[in-house]
Amino acid sequence: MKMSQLFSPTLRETPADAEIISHQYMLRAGFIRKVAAGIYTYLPLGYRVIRKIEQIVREEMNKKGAQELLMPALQPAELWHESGRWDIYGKELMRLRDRHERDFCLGPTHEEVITDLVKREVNSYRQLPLLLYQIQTKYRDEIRPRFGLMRGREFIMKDLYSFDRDKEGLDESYKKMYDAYCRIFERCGLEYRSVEADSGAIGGSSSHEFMVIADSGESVIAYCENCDYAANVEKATFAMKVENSKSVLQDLIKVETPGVRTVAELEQFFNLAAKQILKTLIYETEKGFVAVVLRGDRNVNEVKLQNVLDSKYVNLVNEDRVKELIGCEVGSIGPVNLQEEIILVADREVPYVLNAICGANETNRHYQNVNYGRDFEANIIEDIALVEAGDPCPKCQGPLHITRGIEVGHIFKLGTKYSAALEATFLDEDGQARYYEMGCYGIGIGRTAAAAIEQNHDEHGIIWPVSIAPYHVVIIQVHDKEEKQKEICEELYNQLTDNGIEVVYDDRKERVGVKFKDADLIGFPLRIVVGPKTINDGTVEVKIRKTGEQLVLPLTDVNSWVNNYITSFLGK
RNA sequence: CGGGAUGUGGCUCAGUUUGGUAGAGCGCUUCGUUCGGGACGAAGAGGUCGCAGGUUCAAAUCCUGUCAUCCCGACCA
Repeated sequence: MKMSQLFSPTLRETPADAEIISHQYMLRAGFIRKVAAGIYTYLPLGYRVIRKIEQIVREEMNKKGAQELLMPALQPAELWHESGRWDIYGKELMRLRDRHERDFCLGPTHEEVITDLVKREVNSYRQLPLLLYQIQTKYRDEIRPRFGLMRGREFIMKDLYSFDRDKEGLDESYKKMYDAYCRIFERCGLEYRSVEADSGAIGGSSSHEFMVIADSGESVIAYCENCDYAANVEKATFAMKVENSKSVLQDLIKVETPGVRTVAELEQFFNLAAKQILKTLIYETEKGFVAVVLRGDRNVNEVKLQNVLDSKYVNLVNEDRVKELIGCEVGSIGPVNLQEEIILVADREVPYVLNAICGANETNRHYQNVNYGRDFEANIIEDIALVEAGDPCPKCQGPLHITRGIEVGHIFKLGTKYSAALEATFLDEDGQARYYEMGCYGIGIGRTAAAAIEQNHDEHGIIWPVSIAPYHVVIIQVHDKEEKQKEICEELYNQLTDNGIEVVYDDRKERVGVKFKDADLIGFPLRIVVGPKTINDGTVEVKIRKTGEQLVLPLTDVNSWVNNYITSFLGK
């Protein structure tokens, strides 16, 4: 490809509406252009990256015996009614009507379509296991699309669905996909981590997310350095440190606490640590109002809370409504003598806090020496606390660390949730109809590209891993009018291209500085410079974008050197 | 949906407070000089100031409405 012909409009300045590096560089380097919020055109360079990632995904899926198909983006409402998700999915589902006023949606995911297909076309255990996948454009009317390809309303995703006869089969399929995902992200040159995850709205039992470690990530993960434990903080738990306190239970007393509201103020007022204080928050949920009690040094993990309550939502009640409901300021709520109709959920640490401080449900009054079991009891005791850095690992007690990550892949064991909803069955050896044990496995293709940039860039631009770079090499002709340089460039271009190397020849009538800047910005892994030295002593400069290393090679060696370098990164 | 902000040439932005002939830099076109890290000079092209109303002799500027975009939060296979 000649740079003079390549449609990759680069920008000198950073567009104002791009916040994070990957978005900025994709725009500046001419990879994408925005059409509407969260909707983008992939320009030639951007699309090449997308296709590279897709190809890696394809190869690894196929290796595991999966078969590619393509389902429609446009889906009839009936299927979604059958699974019950037409009503549940909410505003995120892009809905539309055809000319006959029939309801449709643009698929955010394809469990319904695939399950319906398999239900119709597969009927025997002999045809299982079945692994089917597609690489498709998905639609989600995100509340807030942002960060370019990171969170779009239209985006490309690989989704695979596994159908097995039993739990053991599902475990095997899940393991296959887990392994394939590891290979994929390794091949993409990403530093990633697989973490235990909450299965969210899609449902199901076991679930892992594949996170690319990056500060700009929207997910937060906890991991242990001593062992392999790692989990999304939504899911992460920690070992409870039970202190064998010899404290004697003291008498409950009510104390005037004028103006004392926050845990920090209580610590001061009573000269006690936050973990000696119990704080109480009021949530509105599907099950009614819920009071959540936990240690003063803890925060609520709303995902855990939602799961414990089996509620579709949990919303913190605002201060004014709390006053109406409890009759006191939010700073003085407590679990003792709370109204019967409020469900009391205590974090599992709460029973171990002896002689605690808590609100007295009267403004400016608190109880001292509160003890679980004697002074109050909860309807539910569960782990509902958010993990903090330094908490002990649930597996090995080592300290947990917290970091941010970009969720590029997510795998779920769905079990029979969808097969049961859609009555999708097969016959086993005994002629018994059984529901499929299903799994679903997604990879955000565009998001993976964005994550790669977040992890591989410098102040000059992108540093593509070879495996997903739009082109491997750029050849820069220093003097655009020099015929001899041009001849050498063209010869080199042909040699490399014949070897299967993907090359761009920058033949533009630009000063060399401009070419260097664009080469760095676009992020070609290798840059070959053909200039006066090439004419005089038959050498060219080869610069490795990643390391900045620059070598001078005889013209005759360039082809094989480049070939070796590139292929060393493409091992499959 | 709540809170905040912004819409002026392809890009970055000034001008709006105090209404009076629409600006700069970059990019683009042509010519010349340059030529190994985003050159310089000269001459050009390009804008219904997001859109619709209103106030006014006069609106980018004031008022009302509306749309879009971005940030924070809630949300999220």
